[in-house]
Amino acid sequence: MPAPFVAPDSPFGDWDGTPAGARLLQRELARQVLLQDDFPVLRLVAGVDVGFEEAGHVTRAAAVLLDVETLEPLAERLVRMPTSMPYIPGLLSFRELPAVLHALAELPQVPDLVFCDGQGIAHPLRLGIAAHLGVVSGLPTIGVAKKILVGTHAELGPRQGDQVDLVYRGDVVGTVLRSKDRVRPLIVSPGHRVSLANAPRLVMACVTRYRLPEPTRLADRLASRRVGRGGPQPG
DNA sequence: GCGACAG
DNA sequence: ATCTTGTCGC
Repeated sequence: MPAPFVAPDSPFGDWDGTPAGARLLQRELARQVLLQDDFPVLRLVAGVDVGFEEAGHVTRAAAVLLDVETLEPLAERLVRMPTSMPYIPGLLSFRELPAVLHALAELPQVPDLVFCDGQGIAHPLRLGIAAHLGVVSGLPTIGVAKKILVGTHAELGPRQGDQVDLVYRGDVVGTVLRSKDRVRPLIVSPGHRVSLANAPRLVMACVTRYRLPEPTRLADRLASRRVGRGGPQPG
C-alpha cells in the first residue's frame, strides 16, 4: 500500500486572519525550521506550483512526482479551489499553501523532497512558502524562485553552475545560482530539513535543458495550463 | 518619510 | 500570477 501524504488540518494554526497575526505565526513557525540535511533516502522528488483562473478568483495548484534518477514524471495532480486572499509580498504562503497541500495529498506516494516555486528562508521573517510548507508538512523542501524577495549578493559569473551567497541582514539565507549558461539566475534557499550548502546541489541535480529544475518546471507548466501544446521534442 | 516587494 | 504576437538572439 502506497503511503499517502496527509495534509495538516490547517497550515495556519489559529491565525486570526490579519496580516499582523500572519507575521506572528511566521515568527513562530520559522523557529521550527531545520537547516540540516535530513532525508535518509532520495528517490522521489516532487514539484509544486500555483496558477490562477477566472481573473484570480480560482486557484489552481499542481503537484508533480518524479524519479530523481531519470527526472521522468511518475504522477501529476491538479486541484482547483476558490482564492481566499490577495497577493501580499511576504505573505505568499497564506494565499497559496492550502491549494498546494491538497495537491500534494493527491499524489500516490509521499515524496522524499519537495521543490517549491518561491523562497525558502530567504524571506523577511525567514519563512517563505517553501519553509512554511516544510514545517507544516514535515517534508524536506527547497525554495526555487525566479526573483529576489530580500537580500543582496556579489556579482555572479555567466556560466552554468556559477553561484554566490544571498545575504540578508548579515546572514547567508540562500544562493543565487546560474542553472544554465547566460540565463537569469535562480534564487535558491532551503525550506526545511535541507542545508544551505546542499540546496543548490540538489537543484542542479534536477536541471536538464531548461533554466528551471524539472520538478518546478513541470509543476509550473501544469499550474499555468501550458501543457499539451508547443515545446521542443527530444532529439 | 521613501522605495522595494516571491507569485 | 495574468492579459498577449511576433520577434530577436543563441
